[in-house]
Amino acid sequence: MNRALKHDGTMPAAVTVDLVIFTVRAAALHVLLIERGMPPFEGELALPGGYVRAGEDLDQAALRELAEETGINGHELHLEQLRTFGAPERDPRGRTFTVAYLALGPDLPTPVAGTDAATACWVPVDVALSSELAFDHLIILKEGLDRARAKLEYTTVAAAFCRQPFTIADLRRVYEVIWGFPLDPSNFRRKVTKAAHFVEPTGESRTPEIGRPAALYRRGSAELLFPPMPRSADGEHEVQPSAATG
Amino acid sequence: MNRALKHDGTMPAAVTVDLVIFTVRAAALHVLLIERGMPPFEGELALPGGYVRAGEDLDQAALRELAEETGINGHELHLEQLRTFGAPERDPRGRTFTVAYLALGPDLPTPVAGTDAATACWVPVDVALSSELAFDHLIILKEGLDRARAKLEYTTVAAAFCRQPFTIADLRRVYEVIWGFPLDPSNFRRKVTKAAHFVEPTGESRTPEIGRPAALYRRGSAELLFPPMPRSADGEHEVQPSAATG
DNA sequence: CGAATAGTGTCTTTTAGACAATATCGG
DNA sequence: CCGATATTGTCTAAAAGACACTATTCG
Repeated sequence: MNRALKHDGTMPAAVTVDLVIFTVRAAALHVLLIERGMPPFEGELALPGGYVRAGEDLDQAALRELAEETGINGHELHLEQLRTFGAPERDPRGRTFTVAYLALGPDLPTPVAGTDAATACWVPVDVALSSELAFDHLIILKEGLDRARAKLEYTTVAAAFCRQPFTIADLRRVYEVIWGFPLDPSNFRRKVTKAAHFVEPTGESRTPEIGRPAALYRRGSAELLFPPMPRSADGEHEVQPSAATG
Repeated sequence: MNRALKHDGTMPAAVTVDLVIFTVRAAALHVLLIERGMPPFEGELALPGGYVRAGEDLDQAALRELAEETGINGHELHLEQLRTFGAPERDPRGRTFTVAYLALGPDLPTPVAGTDAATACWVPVDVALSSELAFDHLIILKEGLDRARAKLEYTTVAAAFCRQPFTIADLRRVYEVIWGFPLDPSNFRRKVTKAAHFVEPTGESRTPEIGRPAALYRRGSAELLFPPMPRSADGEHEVQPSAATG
């Protein structure tokens, strides 16, 4: 920790990216965690991530780690910066800043073994939230969850969780799983189909194993959702406990 | 740029914080800029900021720079992380990551000379946006403006621009200046006073030079604004051009 | 009183919330 | 037909937008 301070105030430090990767599978929100293979925190669960390399931009580093850990082409996912964490003692090896990213994607096949990813697996977030994670990764996970929940309200990112084409019910289940309470199917449909460029009908439909066929849609061009999707004024009917912000 | 990559992937890098400090004065949004006193970009305008020190957390560093540059106790301001910028060539001196912060405060007295702040001054944002700024600071400024505009919609941060106690009209003028178009005084009042814990009446009032006295309010406890303050569906009546996101 | 700013009331349109009713599939 | 899911329609309540009107100060 006590590295020398250069005359100009510069302090050598390491910079990493860590990824909160969410997906919806089996009617639950899951996060990708790895089991650390080396100290510190060897054997503990952690968010995937790694050092930013010399010629690399932050987004590039995040995309590279994504590919290495999950074998996934990150360009198909929603990826955004969450926040940077830099508490002096957060890494016992020395001063390390980590730029946390939030990645959202459709039900990703069980993470194929990439470089370090042999031990990567999808964990339901409610399980992950009551686990011990390495470093300050539990805080990061909580912030990622809060951010994802908030972004569903006023953006169209929910569609990032759906493989295209998708049905309105698919999209609704994303909201229900992430917010933790049911939404009225009728009102939800009206809302989503009337918002400009949230979803575009393909004209096709898909017949489920049982029940009436559902019309299929693709993502529209809109990034922002207007008017926003209201999350009930008083969050009284929450079903799963919320994560507090750090 | 071509510093050696250590065996473990660690790359020594410098980490700075840069501040986008907004205030409302003279019916216009202003940002604090400094004139750089040393290379690189000597003599050019830049956002205030500096290196994160050895034992320091990121928020601490931001608060310290705030105090040094403006002589202001940052605990009275709204302060939040914006995003971290780390393009490999963004600083000609070598690999440098900067954690950008957004600070919002009431009309701050003209920045008193602190440490480096002799050359600090408030610049109207529309002027700053059409200036050349050092490093990637123009991008950072644009993102700060976008963030501030967006946050007025669904949070109560607008009150951070008002010295307490304030009138409803004071608060409305914050929205008008930052969004760039007028709001209906009547509907604005109804909205703000009915939203839970946005503002709390003090019971006092303030008589302007001319006109009816206005009731005074303080900030309430709410951080989020529900329902949100709607920014017109189609942003047709914009008055000043918006900044594109980088 | 008139100018100027603050604050209230009201009417219409839009959106949200609850929920009944109908449609279309596989057995 | 029945069970299950999708989709449409309807009614009510809440919120937004437009704007007329009243209130209180100073000079």
